[in-house]
Amino acid sequence: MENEPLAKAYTHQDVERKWYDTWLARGYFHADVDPDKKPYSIVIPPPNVTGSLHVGHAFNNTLQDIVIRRKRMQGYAAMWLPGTDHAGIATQNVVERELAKEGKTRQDLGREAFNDRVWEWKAKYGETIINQLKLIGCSCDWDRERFTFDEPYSHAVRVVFKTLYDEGLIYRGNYIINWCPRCRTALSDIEVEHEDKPGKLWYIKYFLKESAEAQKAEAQKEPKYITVATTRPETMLGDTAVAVNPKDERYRDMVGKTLILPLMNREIPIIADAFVDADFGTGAVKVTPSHDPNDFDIGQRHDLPQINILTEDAILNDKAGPYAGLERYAGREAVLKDLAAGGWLVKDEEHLHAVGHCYRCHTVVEPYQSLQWFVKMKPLAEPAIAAVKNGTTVFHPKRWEKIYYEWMDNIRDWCISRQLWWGHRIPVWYCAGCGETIVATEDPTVCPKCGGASLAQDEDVLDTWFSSWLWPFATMGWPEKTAELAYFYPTNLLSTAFDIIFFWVARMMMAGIHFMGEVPFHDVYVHALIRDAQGQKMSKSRGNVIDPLDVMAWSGTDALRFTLASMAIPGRDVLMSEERVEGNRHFVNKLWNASRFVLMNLDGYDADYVPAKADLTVADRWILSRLNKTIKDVDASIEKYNFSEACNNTYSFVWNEYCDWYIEITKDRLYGSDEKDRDTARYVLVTALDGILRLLHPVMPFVTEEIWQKLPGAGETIMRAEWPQPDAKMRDTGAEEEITFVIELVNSIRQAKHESNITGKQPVGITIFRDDLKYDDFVNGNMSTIIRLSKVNCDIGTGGKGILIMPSSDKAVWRSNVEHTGAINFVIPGIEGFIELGADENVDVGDQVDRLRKRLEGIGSELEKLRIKLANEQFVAKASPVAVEKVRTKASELEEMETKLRHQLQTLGG
RNA sequence: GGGCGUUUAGCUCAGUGGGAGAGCGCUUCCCUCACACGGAAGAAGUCGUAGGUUCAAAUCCUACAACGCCCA
Repeated sequence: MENEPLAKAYTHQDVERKWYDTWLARGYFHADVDPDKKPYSIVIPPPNVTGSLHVGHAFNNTLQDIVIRRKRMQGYAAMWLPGTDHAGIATQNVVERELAKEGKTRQDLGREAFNDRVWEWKAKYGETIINQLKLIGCSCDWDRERFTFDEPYSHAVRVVFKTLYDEGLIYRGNYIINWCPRCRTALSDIEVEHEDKPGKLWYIKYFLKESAEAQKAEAQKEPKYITVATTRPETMLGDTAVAVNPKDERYRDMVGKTLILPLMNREIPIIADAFVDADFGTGAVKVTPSHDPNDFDIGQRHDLPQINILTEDAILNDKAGPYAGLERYAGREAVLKDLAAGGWLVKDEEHLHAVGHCYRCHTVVEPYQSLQWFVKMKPLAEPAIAAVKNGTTVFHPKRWEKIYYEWMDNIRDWCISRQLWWGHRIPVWYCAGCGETIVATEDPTVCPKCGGASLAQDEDVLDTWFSSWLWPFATMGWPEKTAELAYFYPTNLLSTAFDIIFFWVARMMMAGIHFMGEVPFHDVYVHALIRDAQGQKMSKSRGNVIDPLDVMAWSGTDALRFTLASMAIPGRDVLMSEERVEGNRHFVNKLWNASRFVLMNLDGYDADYVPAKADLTVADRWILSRLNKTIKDVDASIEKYNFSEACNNTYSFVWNEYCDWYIEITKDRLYGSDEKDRDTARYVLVTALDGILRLLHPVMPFVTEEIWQKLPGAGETIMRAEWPQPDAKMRDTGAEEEITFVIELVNSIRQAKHESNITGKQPVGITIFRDDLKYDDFVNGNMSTIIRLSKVNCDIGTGGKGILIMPSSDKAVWRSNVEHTGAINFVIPGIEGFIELGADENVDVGDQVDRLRKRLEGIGSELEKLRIKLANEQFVAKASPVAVEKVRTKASELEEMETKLRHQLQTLGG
């Protein structure tokens, strides 16, 4: 085998590009409908086509890639469907900004030319995020890439619209919606983000009409009035009533009377409505049906007139009388000034209130009455709720189900029309001849009712989410009954951050069940939000954005992916810092170098050689046993989406067992003269490394492929190598006990040595006393390992036997023969050992006394706790026998060590 | 106002009923023939506060506090 030794350090740059291109070229990412395989499918949460990769994308897509790569290795037809959505508002904004630089508006271009322009933009920049997903190694089935605005997908959107319309689940109506005056479009409820803002609560007097008249008649009489409290005083211009709670004693006899609206001099009634909270403000509220959703409802109940006082740009219109033409906040100031001047303004209070902002441009939205299209949600929500209740779809972690129910139970109709140009045009036409409304999936040419040809299509487009909610099936060819749908639907997993549970997950559930008759996915993995090291949400305005591509440039993609995966703890926000990536970059390098070591020692390796079980050393059996345990744990962790646990397990196995101990242990054999033993060691080194690479491949695809390809007997790609299976036969408790002992012994020698300032070159003699005979085998069987790993030079008084081990009963005789002063003591359960120095050197007795005292102190306090437990009759009586036995064993071990240390202390005269 | 989450070593976080853990950082020693992106040894925590349940609580229950998020 001519293994080109690996470079001294891993350099990711060349490797990543090379392998991704190879994988792509060889079609490894593609999954076909294959009746001989079991399907496993994921649809990507389509990123916004205007987007570029942020750390949240990197995180979510790394996790999906881990899942899909593992399934692929397990032999499933693993299909991960990628794509982007057309992001109506965002994309339109981007292109409008571009136009603005040329001094143009979209109106200058006209609708058609503008949309052409957006398509041009998409062709130029729309692949940005897709290419970035490729950079982070995503093994998406790119042959199946979809875009929500593609022709077939758009057809599905129309079919859905028409179907829901025909079912009476889509309607058009004049209701209060959220209006973004900057985007000049309606928004759905969840596209509004509420922020608590300090504001004011203004108290305004509305005088009774009759008292105003009475005032004229009897000049001395006090005019009667009602004081209302409001956070948005300018909306009073559109008031059409004042409402009080019917149970409110204070206002009972005023209900039904008429008020004169200040500034506008309009007569408005006092009405009683149970919605009003008697405890808030004055208990009397002004009612503005056109500019507040609650007031709108009150208005409906009491048949109040609706007065819209704002233009689409949030400028007061001619219904605002003298204030017409003022911008909304200027209008507020003007209204307040006049109210104060006229004596209507009573007072103001500081008040914190939730102000709605557009989720795309952050402008304050206005509740605004207008004619829009809506989806009736209740009938769609019910089966979607049931599907989670009965476990057909499961959220991970489970507690998100509560959030889902909460929203679904209180669901409100969905405003789906948007006053934009970029998006699926609403498939509705109005006949100029007879006024007929035509809903169709294909553009009609004549009115089916009157035959007229003068048809005008609805000007508006659909909410982007109205196409996104079809993603799990529209991407697979629906409404056609395709083989893909039959095979890959329902998908297995949807992975997402919690912030789009409502936007997307819940709606996909509804659409999937309604149109496919089956849930769109069985598992919903809700991952945490990534914050910066200070716990702040990353945002451009805060300037704390970590760009994953920047990080990858220095750390390598695998280190970044491993970091992200190891942060994926269920149900918790995660803080990202570059230091953590740095640490994992070191891990990648460690893996690289361990592999380098193995490969460097494979001259003449026979890939077909499999040692007999009897040829395996205890260390071989140990590392294979540990590997087996790691496989079992890692597999289980990924299965339950605990990526962090999987990473930690692999990390510590690779570093703390394979590298720190197994590789070190094999060195004697690799450099030794026993060829068979050398081949066996090589076989186990390669076998364990192969297992490690396979386990790590889903998380660190590039470096694992690069190394794996160099292993003897490697196949075409690690991507299609079999995922490791735990094998109970590999479990070897005897080997684990023995090597655990060896490790403990080596550690205790190292410790004693270090604490006594003994160097590795200094000749010493080591004698060990034991009670149990098995330790003779443990020590003698691993002699060279123990000596080499403890880094001691055992030259003295052992007759070339290295470490002497003998029964404890021989200790007195041994001691009487040790002529020079003292020896350095070390103790582990079952063993007491001594390090002797050369005849011309003396142990510093004072130092040793201090050492022993310190150790005794530690053991004493630990032992004390155990003794208290054992002295407690209740504990012994009620605790499980296993627990009691565990404490007893531990206590007796500590006692044994304590006795030995005490004795040694005495010997030293301490 | 309703709900959820978090609070464990200097930092970031694992750990859900019986011996307080990891990574990073820190201290000391070492460029030993895979790796200084490394090796060896070590210091470091009243597990937010106060109660309760239990033989036993970081872990379960209650209250409170701080921080964060979602919804209204």
